[in-house]
Amino acid sequence: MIPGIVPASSSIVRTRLTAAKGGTARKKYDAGKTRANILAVATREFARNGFNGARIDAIAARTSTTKRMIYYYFGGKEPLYIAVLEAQYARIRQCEMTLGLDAMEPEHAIRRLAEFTFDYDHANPEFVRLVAVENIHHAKHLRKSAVIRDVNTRIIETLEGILKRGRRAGQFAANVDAVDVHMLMSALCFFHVSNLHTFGTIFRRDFLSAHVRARHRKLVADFIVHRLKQR
Amino acid sequence: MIPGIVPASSSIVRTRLTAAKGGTARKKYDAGKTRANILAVATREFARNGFNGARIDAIAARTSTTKRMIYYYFGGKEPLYIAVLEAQYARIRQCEMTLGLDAMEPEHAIRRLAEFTFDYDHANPEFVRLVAVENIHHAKHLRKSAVIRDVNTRIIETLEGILKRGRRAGQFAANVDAVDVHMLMSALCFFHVSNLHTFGTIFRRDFLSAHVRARHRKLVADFIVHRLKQR
Amino acid sequence: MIPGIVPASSSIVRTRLTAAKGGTARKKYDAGKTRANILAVATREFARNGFNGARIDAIAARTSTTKRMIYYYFGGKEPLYIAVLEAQYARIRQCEMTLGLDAMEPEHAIRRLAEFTFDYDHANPEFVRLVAVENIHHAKHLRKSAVIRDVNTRIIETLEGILKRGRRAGQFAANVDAVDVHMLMSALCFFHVSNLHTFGTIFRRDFLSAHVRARHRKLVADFIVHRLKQR
Amino acid sequence: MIPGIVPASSSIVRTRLTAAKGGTARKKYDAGKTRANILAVATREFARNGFNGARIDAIAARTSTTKRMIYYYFGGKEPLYIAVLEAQYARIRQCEMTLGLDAMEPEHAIRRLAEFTFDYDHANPEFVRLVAVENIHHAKHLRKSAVIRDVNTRIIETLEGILKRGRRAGQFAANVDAVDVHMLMSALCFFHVSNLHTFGTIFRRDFLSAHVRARHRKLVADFIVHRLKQR
DNA sequence: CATGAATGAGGATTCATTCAT
DNA sequence: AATGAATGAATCCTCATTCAT
Repeated sequence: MIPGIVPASSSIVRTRLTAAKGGTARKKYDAGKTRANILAVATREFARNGFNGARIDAIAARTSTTKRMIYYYFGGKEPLYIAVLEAQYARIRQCEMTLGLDAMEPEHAIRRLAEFTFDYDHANPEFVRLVAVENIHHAKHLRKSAVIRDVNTRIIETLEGILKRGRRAGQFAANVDAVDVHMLMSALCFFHVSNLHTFGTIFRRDFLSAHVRARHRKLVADFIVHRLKQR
Repeated sequence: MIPGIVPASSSIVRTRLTAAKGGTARKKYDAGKTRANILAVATREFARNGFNGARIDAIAARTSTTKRMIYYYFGGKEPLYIAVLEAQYARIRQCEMTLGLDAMEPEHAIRRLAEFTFDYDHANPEFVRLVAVENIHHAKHLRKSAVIRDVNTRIIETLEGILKRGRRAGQFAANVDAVDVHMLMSALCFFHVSNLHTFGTIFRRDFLSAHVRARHRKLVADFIVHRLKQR
Repeated sequence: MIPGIVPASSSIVRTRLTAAKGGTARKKYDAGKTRANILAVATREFARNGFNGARIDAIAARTSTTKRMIYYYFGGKEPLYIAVLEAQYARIRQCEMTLGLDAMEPEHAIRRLAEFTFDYDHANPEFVRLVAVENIHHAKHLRKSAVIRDVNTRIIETLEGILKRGRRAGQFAANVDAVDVHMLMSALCFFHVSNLHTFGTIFRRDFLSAHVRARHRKLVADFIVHRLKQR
Repeated sequence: MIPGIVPASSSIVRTRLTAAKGGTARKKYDAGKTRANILAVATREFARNGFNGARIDAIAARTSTTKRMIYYYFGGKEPLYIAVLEAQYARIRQCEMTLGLDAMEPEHAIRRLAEFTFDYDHANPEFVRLVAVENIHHAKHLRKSAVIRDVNTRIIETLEGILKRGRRAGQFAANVDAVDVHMLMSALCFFHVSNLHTFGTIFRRDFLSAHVRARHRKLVADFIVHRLKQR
């Protein structure tokens, strides 16, 4: 695993989410903990089996509580799934914010973001899979989320800032759009993880090897930078 | 629709698949036709809803025959799904073979293949979706099919031929791998279709517009060619 | 039980419904029989426990088939309940048609219909209860039935015929409406059965005693005839 | 709404029920008020959905307190339902007592009571529906309440008084029973409200129109009086 | 007096698959 | 070759009720 990158379903996240609440005393009832626990287990289940393949029973079994509490806190399978998606998007955007891109020299910032995206997708295949799952469903669940768009605007704003600075410095071409850049980055990083299984099976290539990965990581960063300099 | 590109579930394909069998006589029962009909309907259902979301009943209802026949011809849900996948892979590779890449000048051949891949993915979102579905399942079903691996070796062989000729002509760099090139092409074309829904929902961008598509098509082809010339 | 009146859920009805179909051979699969069996059992369950109180499991258990077949034939709890209601209304209207009211002298016809209604409600408390249940639900299920209105027009037409003949003969008053007459009859007969339990409990009166019943039966008929003659 | 007739769940009743308890001081918690609030909300819920269809959660949500309090004050769903029934019966009998029937001339008293019953049922469909609900359950819950029987004896006593005076004055026939008269009145008034929905749906008649109602109101009163005079 | 959290038992519904004709 | 009927095992979800604070 790439250092500094933590999978969303790890216990660290769970702790962080509930730390604010409790003191040091052990409580038998802890809403924050229960909720976070369900969310973490659900993330795994939905990522592994898709929306239809996921089983509420399976989630409940791996939880410290019961099936009933899933309905108590989330209201059903779909709302739970949407909550998982929201948490996933919130998390990657949150991580991006810690990179300090605004303070970096433009070309360096772009390269850093490309590398981060590559690393994040590799360290968090659950995120990649969940997005793939949601696309299978034509984003019909995502569309029901009130917050998903707000959460994602930040990265586009950050990118726009970098591009503006780069253009002012005469480094970047004028006709490049922030959403386009984000898309290209996502495409190259995402596919490497999302299509790992069919590609690996058909062409007998191990995408998980450090060697293949490092080569591709550089490729992606080079491509994006090259693209921005083009005119 | 891009000229020369035909969706897999169109009636033309169905006819082609059964043409070999029947003579001119009107038969009450036509096994080939029934089989092809089921396959076409199943392709749509699996592409739309994934493996778990697909319903045997739904497929049967849209078929000219009954549910029982699905079991008669294919043996079950999974074998049917594998048959769908096999047909899809066979079809794209078959189309690639008709491009006459071996006879083209290397750089032109690469550009042509990139454009074809882009066009094919856009004209056949069902193919893209089925591959995405299969990745959700860790290529579990694909691995059971010997046919698919065989079918896919051809494109790599073709690519290797082009690269060899290009290298010999001094046009292409030496250290470029055929599978890598295929992967890059796929990644850039595939994502545009596969992640259309989440991306569109979150960033309110219409990937289906002719304008966005044309721009991206050129970008992909340019990049691949550029990449091969790099040293 | 009043002679000539057969409860809807009796086996006679079931036999009648399926008799047309089978020959004499014993069939393992008999759709008509299975359907009728489910309907009969469901009638009892819904009449006894209301819509919400009725249990699909309980119905299935008393059936010769399984719970799954309820969904196969009826599609769910509500459609089954609607089918029960439809069958009940169809049956009472069908019985009324066999009375030969059109051939009777007007006053006699009215009296006969009043007595029949009284007897029918007493012999078929399930019908009365189902109608009461449906009113608890504001007729929201009944409203979904396409046939229920058609089925019930016949009795109003018959009543209109009787009233017309009576008016022509100078026996009946002019300003009396068929639906009103039907309503009055229903009210007096229905209540005696529908509110039997609260009334009986509160006032310790046994409405099922032959004595009480006979007195009330005459009362109803007298009232309706009296009402029609009023001017 | 008919003047002088107040729906049971109105705030006036609630106030009346709690007035006896509190002084003038503002209390943070008012047991009487909370109890009355729960009862009013429960009345609506049980009347609308029946016993099985009613949801404790739904009642709690519309209450100013929480679900736990329902158990605190009433002990459960059934006791709450019985309390609702008791309050309903207490209320109609209480209203009847304010009519001053004992002081009226016999025929006028009967007519007044018939009209009152008609008006009350129309102004309080919740009462009608709750009685219908209880009959669906074979008066199973009613039977557990000793209060209800006691409360209802008063109206029979009053009726007996009127009939006695009427008979003595030579106005009424000898062979008429007070419970019978009460039953006839109830039947004709009750059905008009209780079966409003099925009747309205099937015969497309609007029982709520002032015109239909007024006609039926007179009909009922006339009939009861006529019946008593008959010999 | 008041409350958010928790729960077990049950209840409607769905689905891939097989049987008898 | 074709079909309507039948099925068992899950699967999602709900509800009245109680616990710990």
